[in-house]
Amino acid sequence: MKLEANFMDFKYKVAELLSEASGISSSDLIEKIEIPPQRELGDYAFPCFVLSKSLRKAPHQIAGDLAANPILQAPFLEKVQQVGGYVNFFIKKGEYVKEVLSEVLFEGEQYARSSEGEGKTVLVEFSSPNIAKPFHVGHAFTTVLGHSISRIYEKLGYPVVRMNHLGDYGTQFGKLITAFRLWGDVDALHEAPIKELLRIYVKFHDEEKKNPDLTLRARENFRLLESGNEAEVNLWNEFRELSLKEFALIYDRLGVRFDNYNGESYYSDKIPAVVDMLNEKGLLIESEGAKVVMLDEYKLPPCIILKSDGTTIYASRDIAAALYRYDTYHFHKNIYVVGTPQALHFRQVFSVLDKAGYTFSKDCVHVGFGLVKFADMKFSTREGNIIVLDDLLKESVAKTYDIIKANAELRNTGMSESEIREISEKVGIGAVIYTFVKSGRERDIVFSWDEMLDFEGDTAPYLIYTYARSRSILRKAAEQGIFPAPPESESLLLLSTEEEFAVTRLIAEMPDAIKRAAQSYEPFMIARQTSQIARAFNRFYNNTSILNGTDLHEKEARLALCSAVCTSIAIGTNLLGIDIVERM
RNA sequence: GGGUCUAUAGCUCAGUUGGAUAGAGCAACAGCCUUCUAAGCUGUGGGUCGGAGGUUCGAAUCCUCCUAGGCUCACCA
Repeated sequence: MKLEANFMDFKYKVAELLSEASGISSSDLIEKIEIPPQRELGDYAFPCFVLSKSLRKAPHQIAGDLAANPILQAPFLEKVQQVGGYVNFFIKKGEYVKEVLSEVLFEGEQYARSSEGEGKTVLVEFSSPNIAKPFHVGHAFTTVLGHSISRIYEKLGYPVVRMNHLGDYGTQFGKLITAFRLWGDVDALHEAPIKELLRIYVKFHDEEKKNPDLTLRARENFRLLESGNEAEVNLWNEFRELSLKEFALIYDRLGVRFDNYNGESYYSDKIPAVVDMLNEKGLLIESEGAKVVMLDEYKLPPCIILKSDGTTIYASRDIAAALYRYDTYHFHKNIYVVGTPQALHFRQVFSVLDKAGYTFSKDCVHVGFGLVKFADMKFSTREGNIIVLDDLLKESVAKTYDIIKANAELRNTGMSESEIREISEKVGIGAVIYTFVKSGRERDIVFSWDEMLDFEGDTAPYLIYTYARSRSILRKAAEQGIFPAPPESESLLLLSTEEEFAVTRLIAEMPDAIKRAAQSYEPFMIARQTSQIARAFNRFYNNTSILNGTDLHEKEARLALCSAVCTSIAIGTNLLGIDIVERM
């Protein structure tokens, strides 16, 4: 495999030197080379413990011999040192910075892009809210994660298809139709569709307890809907369209879009073929009145395909959907961003596909995520103790607005009202998004207003602020006619302080962070990398005056660093689904 | 009970696939704005990596057992 980026050459070069000195292949060595925990210990290190057996020498002795070997005295190295069982390599910082920044300045927003995914279609199913139900913070988790994972795979060159598997089918629609005919208000429905639908849905459940006849009517209405009766289908369609319209408002604010909204209803007519297929392959077994596929060889409980009343169930729908998707897209990967409570369900579905002989089952991935919950209780639509995403965004944007307004007065920035509103929207929403991608996805999130609306430290506003600050310097410099040093400029060699080097090294690690994020479906790895870049830059910013120096070349070099930082933060935040702003 | 995930600073989390003195952010305390945006920066304190064994040069990381908790285990999705 060819190493893509230039700066990787440094690690590669170190491996080559070591290979020459030790006789071990450089591809084996490159795996072992690591970055020391402390700055004073150098930029790369090679632990010699593994060699001590074959060479029959103590690790520190091997390290000493290697460090003294003249082969390792390369021009790009400042020094090579033995510490304990390690050989530590010190890179000439200016050279390193020049090479990395040249790459970033040259590539711009294309930096860290890869073509590894060319022609390999990746499907990402995410968000998937239920029609007629409020969009709460739990839905935000899958939406934010799925959006980010989609962008990450696109960055690596994969064609991505975003799928919103809407919960738009099932017996609850029989209830909704019944309820709407009894108590529905057409004006209210158009005014605020989900609010009205939820109102009659809750009322239905209350009335149902007193009047069992409602249950029968709901069941009958669902039967009519399923058999394609016009009146019921039209009503269902209207509920669906109006709900989608309302969801679209949220998706627009989050910058999320989908390639299709094929929900459960879309796949329902494809289920009979699945049942036939399983039957023909002799996998369908009658058990306790239901039709199931036994999965003992996978050490899983049986998967129900048909209920004892002959109707379908979500497993059969997911199997039908997977088959349809493979036929349609011949996907390289089929990703489901769905909560971890459904882990078993997906293992069963993938196993049924495997048992039926579909080898693409190994390309199906369930990307689970934790629960969003309060400190003391669970979210529950029925109990009404949910937080609607809209309210959360509103709070966050309002708080951001206050801060920016205050800053605008304090600093006399002359920002217009509309500009302040625009910036608040982006920063406020970014803050909410960030809370979902700042740590490992499988962790539960204990919802707290304080934490959601904390704009200091490791947060989106911090990242955006750092970007805006850096942009501000670049603007000021441009006014003075000073511009960042171009790629390959000798001026870049002047950036050799610890702080400048630290920022650069973190920028250099970004492509690797993106790859690891893709492999593990963990956007937080990008969040962390971006946050580290911002922190390192702020340290530099605080201790170094960028524009007040005396040497023009030095100013240009530092501006180049500002520019590379902006590019990196822009790339990182974009992959998380967060917008940046030029001023704040 | 079976499966599965988790347990790291007061709180929220990382820990690069087994490496050097376990790191960030909040919170606490002490500092830094006549200088490029203080949503920032610097410093201090804070740890039995849930517990006990084991594997080896070396373990927060791998294995076994134990403890506590989350999720889940056939006709909801």
